Amino acid sequence: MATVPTGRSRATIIDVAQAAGVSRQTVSNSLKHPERVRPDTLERVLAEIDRLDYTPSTAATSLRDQRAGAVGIELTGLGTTPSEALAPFLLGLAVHAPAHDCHIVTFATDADRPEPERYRSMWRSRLVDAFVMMDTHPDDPRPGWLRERRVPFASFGRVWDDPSFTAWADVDGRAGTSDAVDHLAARGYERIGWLGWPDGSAIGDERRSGWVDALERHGLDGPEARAEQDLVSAMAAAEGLVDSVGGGGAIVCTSDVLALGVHQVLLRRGLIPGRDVGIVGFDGSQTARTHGLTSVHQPYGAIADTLLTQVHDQLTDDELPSAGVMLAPELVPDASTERT
Amino acid sequence: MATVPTGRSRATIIDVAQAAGVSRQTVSNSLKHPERVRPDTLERVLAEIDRLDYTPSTAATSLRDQRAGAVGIELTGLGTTPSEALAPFLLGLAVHAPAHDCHIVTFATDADRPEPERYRSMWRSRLVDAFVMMDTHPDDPRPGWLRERRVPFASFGRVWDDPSFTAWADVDGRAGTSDAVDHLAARGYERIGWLGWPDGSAIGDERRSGWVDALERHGLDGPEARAEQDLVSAMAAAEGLVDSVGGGGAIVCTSDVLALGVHQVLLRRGLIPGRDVGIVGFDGSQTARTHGLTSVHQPYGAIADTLLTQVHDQLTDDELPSAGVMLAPELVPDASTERT
DNA sequence: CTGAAAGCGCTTACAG
DNA sequence: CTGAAAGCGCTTACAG
Repeated sequence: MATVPTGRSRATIIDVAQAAGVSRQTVSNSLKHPERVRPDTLERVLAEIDRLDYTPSTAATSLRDQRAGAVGIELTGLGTTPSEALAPFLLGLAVHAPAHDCHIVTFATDADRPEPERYRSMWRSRLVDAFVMMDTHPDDPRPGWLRERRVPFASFGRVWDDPSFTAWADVDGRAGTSDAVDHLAARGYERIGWLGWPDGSAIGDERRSGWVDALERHGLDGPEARAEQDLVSAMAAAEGLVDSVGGGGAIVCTSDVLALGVHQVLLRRGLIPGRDVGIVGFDGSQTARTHGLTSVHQPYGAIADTLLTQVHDQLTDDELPSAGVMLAPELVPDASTERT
Repeated sequence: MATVPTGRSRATIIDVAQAAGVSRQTVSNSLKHPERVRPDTLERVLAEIDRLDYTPSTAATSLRDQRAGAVGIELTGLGTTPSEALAPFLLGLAVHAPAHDCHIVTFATDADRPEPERYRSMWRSRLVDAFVMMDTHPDDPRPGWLRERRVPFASFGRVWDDPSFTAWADVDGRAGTSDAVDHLAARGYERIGWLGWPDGSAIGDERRSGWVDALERHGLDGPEARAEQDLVSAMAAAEGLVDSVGGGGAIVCTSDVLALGVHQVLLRRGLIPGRDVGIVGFDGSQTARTHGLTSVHQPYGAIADTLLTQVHDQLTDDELPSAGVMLAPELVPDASTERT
């Protein structure tokens, strides 16, 4: 009778077979096809599996099944500064991976711009069956490289360069800012302005359109201003905009950083965000939480889950999803839209 | 003559052997023991390896070598809010992993507190050879669980519960705040105060001691105040402290959030951070970057590299490092300590 | 219902 | 210097 292995050694299928007095394949059947095993045998085998704390070796099953059971994700970021979305998105992937029968392998380079080299080595060595990608940008070489080689992958964010690519999930920015306007109107803010990025960014334009739509729906009209994605630029633009909407007005912003700019301007003027002027940001970042900014939160868990599904389907059916998936973000109220 | 594989199929050692007209083991030798192969043969084999884009299969080598070549890391966080250190630390791990001949596998639960269950399943299935851990806390069940089973791991942050455990790397908080005082003194700030957490936190006390030391070294004296780790508490505490240090003074803080509290109070009073009152935060977080706060940055890359070394040594020598490693953080100046 | 065999891809002693 | 063999742990047809 085998004893419980101690230290670092881990039980193999042979240990279980010997302990239960059956052959290896009966152990395997007990796990994969229990109906093929006589009940009393099954019970005995499962008891030993439990006692020996046995799980099939990943390396062996992955060699045998010709699949790694892993999805790779590149950790992108400008040098040492990762994108704010990285951590919550990774957390979403890691939480949902077991339900998709896979695990998540990370990789990164210290290169400034993403390039396909590491994808190549991960793929060549069969470390992963597929990839999940974020932060794609115009002229990103990665999607094309992967598609040429028919490597399965899915993208957080549309691949704007390639409309025929449908394995993506993205956040419906239009719905998010539209919700923001509804929220502000419901709370009784009068004039609802817009602080956005300069025209021409796909994401920024989409988010602005939600504000336009909702304003029209409510029969309202509102001032707008533009700023780059940094605090100094945001504060400069916010000055005039705060004057325009005035006390009892509110401002919807393309991002939390822009929203923070509005917040800082109010603070400097001795005004109280929420009570005097409402603010809604976008992304649900740490910045929003820290400053009590109402923000449109990205549904990271749902995005991760969708992408893993799309990747799994490609692995199974060998074809792309029929269409990308737009997910509704969620407005999370905080102090910056409290009027009391 | 074999052709380049297309689509998803990837070359195996047999493809290379056939293409080069040698046996499998000669291919393997060409990679692992090139000196055993005759030069002209070697050249021919390497050419085919290159042409076919061949790399040994991870699953096969890992089965054969009885090592996964992977290190697991749990993504911790309070529900959906990951710690700010998570992303840069993971990036550090991913960047340094190849130099340690391994890759990084992530996992997570949606449980509030970390528990050993997922460590158990990762370990049982031999998916990883070792773990790296962060955010350990008093009564954390994970280090004990791993040590009992002699599972190799290393911790970002000392395991305070278990001083005999030496596989850790941590940031020298004392050195960091001491540097902060030096930096402020060099820039000519007069009174240098302290805004810290309440007494009793190991990290907070250590950081404060660096301020005490440096003040003494400079023959200075300074006021101090305490606040919890949130913006509201920080702003409340900062009010009095700003009065105490006055114009031309400066404040060293236990964290970037506390530093932000000081920053916001200055803003509200119409004072300019840096010019009127200096501020130094700690952690080098996104918050610090956004607000132009000088901060003591954690050396995430060096921490990751150290932990991977410690884990690798345990795998090789089967014993713990002789001592933990304290790494010096780096003060990164920004607008909040510019006097212009 | 259960067992013996083949094979996933690789590497390292071991012969030639 | 090169080749045939064994074995890492597993699973799935295939016989009994």
